[in-house]
Amino acid sequence: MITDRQKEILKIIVQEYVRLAKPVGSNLICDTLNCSSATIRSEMATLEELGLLEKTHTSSGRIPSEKGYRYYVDNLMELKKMSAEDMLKLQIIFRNNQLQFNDCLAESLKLIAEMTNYTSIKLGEASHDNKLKEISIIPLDNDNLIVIVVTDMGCVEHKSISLPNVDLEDVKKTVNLINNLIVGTPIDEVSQKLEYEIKPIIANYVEEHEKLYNAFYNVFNNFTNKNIDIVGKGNILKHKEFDNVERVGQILEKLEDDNMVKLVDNIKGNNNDINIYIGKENDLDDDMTVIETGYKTRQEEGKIVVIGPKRMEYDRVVSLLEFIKENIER
Amino acid sequence: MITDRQKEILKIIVQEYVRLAKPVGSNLICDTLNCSSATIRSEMATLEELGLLEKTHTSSGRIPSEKGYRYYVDNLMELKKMSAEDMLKLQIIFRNNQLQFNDCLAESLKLIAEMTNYTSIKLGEASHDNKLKEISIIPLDNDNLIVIVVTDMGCVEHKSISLPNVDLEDVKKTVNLINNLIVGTPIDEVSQKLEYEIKPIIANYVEEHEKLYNAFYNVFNNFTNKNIDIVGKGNILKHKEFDNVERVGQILEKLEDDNMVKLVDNIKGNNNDINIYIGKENDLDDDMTVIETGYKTRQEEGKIVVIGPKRMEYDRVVSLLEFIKENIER
DNA sequence: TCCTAGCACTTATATTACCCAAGTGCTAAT
DNA sequence: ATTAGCACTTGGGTAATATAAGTGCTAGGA
Repeated sequence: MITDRQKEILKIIVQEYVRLAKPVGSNLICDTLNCSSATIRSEMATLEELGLLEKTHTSSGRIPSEKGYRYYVDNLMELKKMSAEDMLKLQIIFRNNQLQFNDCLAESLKLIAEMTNYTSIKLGEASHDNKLKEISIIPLDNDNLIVIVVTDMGCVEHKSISLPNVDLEDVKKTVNLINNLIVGTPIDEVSQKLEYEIKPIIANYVEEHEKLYNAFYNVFNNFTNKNIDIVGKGNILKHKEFDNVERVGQILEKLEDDNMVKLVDNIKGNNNDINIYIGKENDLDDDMTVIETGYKTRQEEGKIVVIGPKRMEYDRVVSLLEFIKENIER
Repeated sequence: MITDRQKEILKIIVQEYVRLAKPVGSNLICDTLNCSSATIRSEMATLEELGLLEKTHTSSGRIPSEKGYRYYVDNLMELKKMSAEDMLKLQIIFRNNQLQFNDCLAESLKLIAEMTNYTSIKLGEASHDNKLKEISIIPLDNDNLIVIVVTDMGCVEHKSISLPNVDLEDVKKTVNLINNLIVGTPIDEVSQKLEYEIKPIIANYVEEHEKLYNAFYNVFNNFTNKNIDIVGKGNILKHKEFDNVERVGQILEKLEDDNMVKLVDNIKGNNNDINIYIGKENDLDDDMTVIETGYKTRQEEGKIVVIGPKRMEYDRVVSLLEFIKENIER
C-alpha cells in the first residue's frame, strides 16, 4: 500500500517539520534520497491522496496531517536513546536520595517542561493500596483540635476542626473506637465503615455526634482527592504555531487546573503503555498532542502527561516518559 | 503649581485611558469640562511639560506617564466603595464558615484574578507567634516512620523518614525529650534549641544520632518555608497593551514561582498599608504595576499582591485588597 | 514503467504608495 | 484667558507590485 520510499519521505517530512516548523518542500528531501525533486513531488502527491500529508496552500511544501503524525508514531518513529544531556539531568534527580518519591516526580516534571518547552502534568491520588494505619488527635485549646490520619504507606492528612460544646473525652473515645475497629481498612472503604460502624455507636453517647462524624469524614475524604500539578503552562508561547495572543489565551485557559483534572482523568489508556493522542484524538485542543502514561507506587498512583503542539518531538518525549516511569516505580 | 482644572484633566485622562486603553484626545475631555478643545490642549501641553502626561507619537492623544499615575494615585484617586457585585462575591467567601482561613484567602485570590483580570499572589509563612505544641511519631514498619509536628496555632508539618539501624525506642526517647524540653518554644527558635539542647543529649545514647537529628531538623525547618500561590498568570494576555506573544512570554517568565518569591519577599512596604509600585518603581517590569499589602493572622502571616498593567483600575484593586485584608485578619 | 528536466502557475510575504481619521500646535481674534 | 481655524503629523488601512518558494504537469529518456 505504502512503499518504503514513501515511508522514508513521510518520516523526513515529520522530522523536518518538527525541527523547523516550516512546510517541507521537495528540494529538501531529494538530497537525502538521491532522486530528483520531481520524483519526490509525485510521491508527495500520492501521500497526500492517502491523507498522510497536507498543504498549507496550493503551492506550499507539505506538512504532516493528523493521520500522518499517527502513522509516523505507530510505524516510523525510532526510539533513539535519550541524549546524554537529558539522561544526565534526570539521573541527578533520581539518584538524589534526599528526595522523597513525590519530590522526584515534581522535579522530573519541571525538568521535562524546561528541557522540551512543553507542558507537563501530574494527576495523582493516594494509592488504593493504602490502608488506615492510625488516627490521632492533638487538642489545641478547649474548642479546637487537630486530627491526623496516617496510612500504612505513609500518606498523611490532617485537618484543624472546631468542636465547641463537645467533650474532649468523647472525642478521644471516638478516636479509640476508630483505631480499634477500622485500622487496616483500605483507605477508600474507610468512609463507609465510618458511617456504618462508628457513627451508630457514637450517636449513643456523644451529644454533637453529627459534627464529630463530619469532621472525621472530611479528613478521610481528603485521601481520595486528586491533586494536580501543572508545570510550564507558559511554554506554548515558545512554539511558532502559536503566534497570536488570542489563540494562546484560549489554550492557556484550557490548561487551567480544574479543566485539566477532568481531562486527564478521562484519558482511558493502558496505564502501562505510553499513550499518544494527536490533535482531534484528544479532548484538549485540535492543534495539540497529549502524551500520557500511568504510574503507580506504593504511596500514590496517577498519570503523567506531557502536552505540546502536534508538531512535537514525539520520540524524545516518549523516551523521557519511559525513563521517568521506570525510575519512579522503583 | 498644578491648578484644579489640570488635576481634573489628569484624572479624566487616567480614568479614560484605563477604561479604553487608547490615548485620550482633547475632544473627549472638553465635553466634560465645558471648555473648548483648544483650551484642553494647552493645559495638556502644560501637564506634559510637568512630566505627568505623555504622547505615543507627535499627533496622538495623551496617556499618563509613570509620574502621572503616581500623582493620580497619591492625590486624585477616590476610593469609591466596592461595586455591589464585587462585595457580594467576596462576602460569600468570608461568610462561609466551612472554609478555614487559608481556603478563604485562596478563594479570594481566585476571585480577584477572575474579576479584575489581573494576577493575584499570596506569599505566606507560619506566623512567628506559632509555638511548638507537640511532636509525635507514627512508625510504619521497621525502618520508616512519620514525624508530625503541630504548633499551638494549629499549623501542622509532617515528613516520612527512613531510619534503618535506628532503634525505635531511641526515637521515642528523643521525641519525649523534645516534648519535655522545647514544647512552647517559638517555632523559629526551635532549630537552635534542637541543636544546642537536644543534639548533645541524644549524641550520648543514639548510635545514628546525626541521621535522627537531621530528620527532625528538616521537619521543623518546613515551618519557616515560604509558600507562594499565584493565580491568574495568564490574565496578562487579556490586556490590550500586551498584544505580542514575545512580550507576554517575557512577563510570564518573570511571574514564575521562584522569581516571584524573591520579588515579593523584597518588597519593603508598610505592612499595614496598601503599597503601590508603578512601573519602574517595582522590580518586576516597567510596564506593570504591583500592589501589595501585608496580612497577619494567628496561624500565618505574609503578603497579598496584585499585579497588572500600569493601566490598572487602581481604585478597584485597592478597595478589594482593603476588604480582604480586613476580613482575613478577623 | 519509472524518473527527471523544464516550465507555467499559485500563493505567501514584503515593499511601496496612497488616503483617511484622529489629533496636535500655533496663530489671530474675542 | 479662551477659542475658532488651519496647517501639519502620524498610524492604520488598502491596493498595487515584485519576489521567493514551491507545486503540478508534460514530454522525453533510461
